[in-house]
Amino acid sequence: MAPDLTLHQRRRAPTPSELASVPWLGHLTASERAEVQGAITVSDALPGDHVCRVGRAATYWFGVVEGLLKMSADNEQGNSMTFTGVPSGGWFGEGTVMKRETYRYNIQALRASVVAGLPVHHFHWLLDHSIGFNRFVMNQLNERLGQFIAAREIDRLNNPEIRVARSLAILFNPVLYPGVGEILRITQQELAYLVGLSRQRVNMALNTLQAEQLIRTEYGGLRVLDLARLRRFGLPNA
DNA sequence: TCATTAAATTGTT
DNA sequence: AACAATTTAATGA
Repeated sequence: MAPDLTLHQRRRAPTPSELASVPWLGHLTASERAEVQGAITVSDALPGDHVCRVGRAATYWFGVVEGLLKMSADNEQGNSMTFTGVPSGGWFGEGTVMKRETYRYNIQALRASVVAGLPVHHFHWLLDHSIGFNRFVMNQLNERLGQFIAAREIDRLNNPEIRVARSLAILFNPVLYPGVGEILRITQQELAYLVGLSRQRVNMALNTLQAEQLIRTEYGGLRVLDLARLRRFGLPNA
């Protein structure tokens, strides 16, 4: 694993195309955008790099420009539990930033990624001044609530095909992760880390889902063919 | 641009 | 965990 380095030292200004991939900028008025756009920075994370750690004071609201992160926490036994992956277009940590608390999860890069950050101060400025931003955040919180409920179901299921299907359906969520689109860049090994299965089992599950015409496996990624059915895969009425 | 080689990823046992 | 097969990325003429 990477040494104890936060990425904050390596922050740089975003390129125009990186800035264009920030989903909430489109919800702001021109003057609101002018107020905060210059405060957005990005950093290049290598596999294993920490974006944030449990217990650190929240300094940024983070978003994935490109790549794949994993969100995890350490339990009492000392082993870490992975909750979810965060692919392109996903912004996270607003709950922590809103309450000005410390981060409750570890976020690490699963692969080389570009991570954007908006300073806490500017996040609060938008909450106080922008209706469009408030709508975006509310929508995001609402969508994530649905995700958590779905995640609780996944924990109860021990069928690997269903676990993989649900996890994929989450990663393909177009509201939370608008940068993903039809094709999710993820290797079968990375997906195995996220869902907590062996790569072999993930490989077999993916082939099952492909045979069902739900996804198509590609080299270094997956294409979703039917997101609605992928979400329902394994349910009695499906 | 193309051919060769190395590296990454996938399929299988 | 190991191995073979396949795909992509990198290199250099």
